[in-house]
Amino acid sequence: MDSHQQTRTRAPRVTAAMVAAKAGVSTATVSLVANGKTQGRVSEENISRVRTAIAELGYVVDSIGSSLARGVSSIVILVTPDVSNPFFANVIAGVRESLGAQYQLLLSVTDAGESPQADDVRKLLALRPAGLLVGAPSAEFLEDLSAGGPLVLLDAPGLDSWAPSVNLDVAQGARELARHLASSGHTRAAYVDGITGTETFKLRREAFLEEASRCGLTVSADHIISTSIDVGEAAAAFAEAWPSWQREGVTAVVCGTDTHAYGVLQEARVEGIRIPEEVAVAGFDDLPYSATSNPSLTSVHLPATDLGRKAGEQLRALMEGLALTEAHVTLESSLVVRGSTVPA
Amino acid sequence: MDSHQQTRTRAPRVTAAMVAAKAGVSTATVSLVANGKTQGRVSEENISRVRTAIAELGYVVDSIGSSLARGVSSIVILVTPDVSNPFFANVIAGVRESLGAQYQLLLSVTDAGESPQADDVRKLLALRPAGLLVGAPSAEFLEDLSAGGPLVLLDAPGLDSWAPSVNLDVAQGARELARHLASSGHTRAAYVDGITGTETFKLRREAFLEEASRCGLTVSADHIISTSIDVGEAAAAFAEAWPSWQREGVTAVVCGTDTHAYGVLQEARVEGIRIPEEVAVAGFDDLPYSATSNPSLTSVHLPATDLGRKAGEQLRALMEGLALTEAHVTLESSLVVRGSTVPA
DNA sequence: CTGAAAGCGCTTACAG
DNA sequence: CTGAAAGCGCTTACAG
Repeated sequence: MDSHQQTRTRAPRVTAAMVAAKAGVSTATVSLVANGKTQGRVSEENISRVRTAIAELGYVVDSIGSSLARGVSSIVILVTPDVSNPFFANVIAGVRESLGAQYQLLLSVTDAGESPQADDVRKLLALRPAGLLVGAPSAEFLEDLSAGGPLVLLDAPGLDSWAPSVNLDVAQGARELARHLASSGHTRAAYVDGITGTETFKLRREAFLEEASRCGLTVSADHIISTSIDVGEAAAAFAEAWPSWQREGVTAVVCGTDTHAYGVLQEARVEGIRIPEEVAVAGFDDLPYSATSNPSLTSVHLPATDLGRKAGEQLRALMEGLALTEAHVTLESSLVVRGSTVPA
Repeated sequence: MDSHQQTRTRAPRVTAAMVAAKAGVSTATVSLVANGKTQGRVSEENISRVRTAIAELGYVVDSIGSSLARGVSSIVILVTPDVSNPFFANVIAGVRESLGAQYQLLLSVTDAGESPQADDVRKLLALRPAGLLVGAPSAEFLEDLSAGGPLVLLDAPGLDSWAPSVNLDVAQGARELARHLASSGHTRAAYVDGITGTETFKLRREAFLEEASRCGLTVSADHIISTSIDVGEAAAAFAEAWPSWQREGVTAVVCGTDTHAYGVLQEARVEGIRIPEEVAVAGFDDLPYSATSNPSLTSVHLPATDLGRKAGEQLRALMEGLALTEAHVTLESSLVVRGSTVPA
């Protein structure tokens, strides 16, 4: 059994030359048939001979050879800053859906929350991707990327000048959230931010803070903290900050992501802090679990699947050489109010 | 600005020939230096000339050309049946961690819960991956894959004869769960299974059922249902089944994944069914959210990150031509008891 | 409609 | 230590 494993040998590769020999044609003809470019260039006779040979030998065009000849591969690279955030699972599903089967999706992820570096970019580009999808990028990253081909940005507010983009209007939901809290009677709130400097986090925070101050909800500078996107870290950070926040009259905590909010909920449970009576909690993303958390979590809903789907569509158009009718698309966000901000 | 986007041109590719010309050497020498194979084959003089030229031109070995010449790419493909399950985010993180920077991780996902087909396999193999990591595969899939090179299976119970593997001992946790419920006084339970025919689901179910019957916890055949791994679908399935289950004395519901369990929790809340008083609920996976759900969820903890990390290590050894000291590794699972099965 | 040939960028015996 | 050359598998003008 072990020898079965150790001696795994690659089956002899079936090449276009083998198909050509079997069908009695040239490799040029095999290539034409395999790629469906026979229109007025290959006789019916030869088409069927080649098809038969392909089927019998189980031939598949080698993508390495093909990529080298064409100058581009069939790989689409999706660069995301953080796969561990379940938000991305939905983005990925959307991308796959719209990209179709002819492109291979390569997920490139950096370590949790870190932005990819210039060196990573080069390695990605060395794969000769057919297209690039970049989520929540930094401006430097885009600078490094400047040499690329088809490129679509996802969730890249303020970076529209670099490339076509699909964005989320997080500000709208953030403002709704501020108004919701203010109208629920809160006058002092704290903010738990993501630690990565991604634009969307900044936008969420700034839109919230601006609208908050407009409606009489105060968030003082030392009531803003940040942690990585991790339940445990958020819990710890909240644990440390809460005593003084409470002393200083904070009655609402807004988190940059639902994951941060789960940490706050967890710590609150451990410490016996009542939610929403003692402190209201809200997040961004509206992850699937926010409906079942304890209590259920008020959150700004972001359409992750749509984001991925639309970005895939745009990229596909670009890769096919089409002009985009709309280079910049914005998807709406909206507040979902649940038990963490409203007493049952 | 739009024209900036439309006219994006690929920067002229820097080739080994350009580096060679600049350094005054042959491309063979450039290749040797770029790949660090200079040991006793290139003079110090030439090494530094080439290094300088590489740095000045920003040369990166083209992975397509390189792959074609070597016969294998630097891509590692991770085939997973379902990215939307957050469990995989951790598996992926573990794989990335142990695989290192020299391999590119390509995530290949099929549509939710569907097994990849023979045709998909061929497309994957056409990329000439350096290695393959296959999660929760079916036997047919492995059959199709038989031609491959380095391969490690993840979470593939019962398929050890195909390739080296890293498995989870889910049975152990499943038995613990059965004993926990029986000792809490339950005598009738129902089971909500995953709809995909993956071995791990079968193993979870069978180990649970076996131990349950051993300790006097009855699970009749018509109290076993299955849905896809989706909160909403699980909720709907539970909603439909619960009235008769309740009538027939069921007081505990065990779910094949935590995601299924979230659906049950959600429906229970909607219907005002008290948990754990009226019905106890438990799952498998121990996702991060299970600690904060309402109520918190009793679950069989599975070490996702370790699974990915260990599988990456094994594959790496294989790709480097090393023999594995242990071809089959099993990681332990354990029950985490929380509020969904024990009254506060 | 068809095939011989060049070329994509690189690696690796091989001869020197 | 070095470079000319063959070859990886495919695609695409090009000549017929």
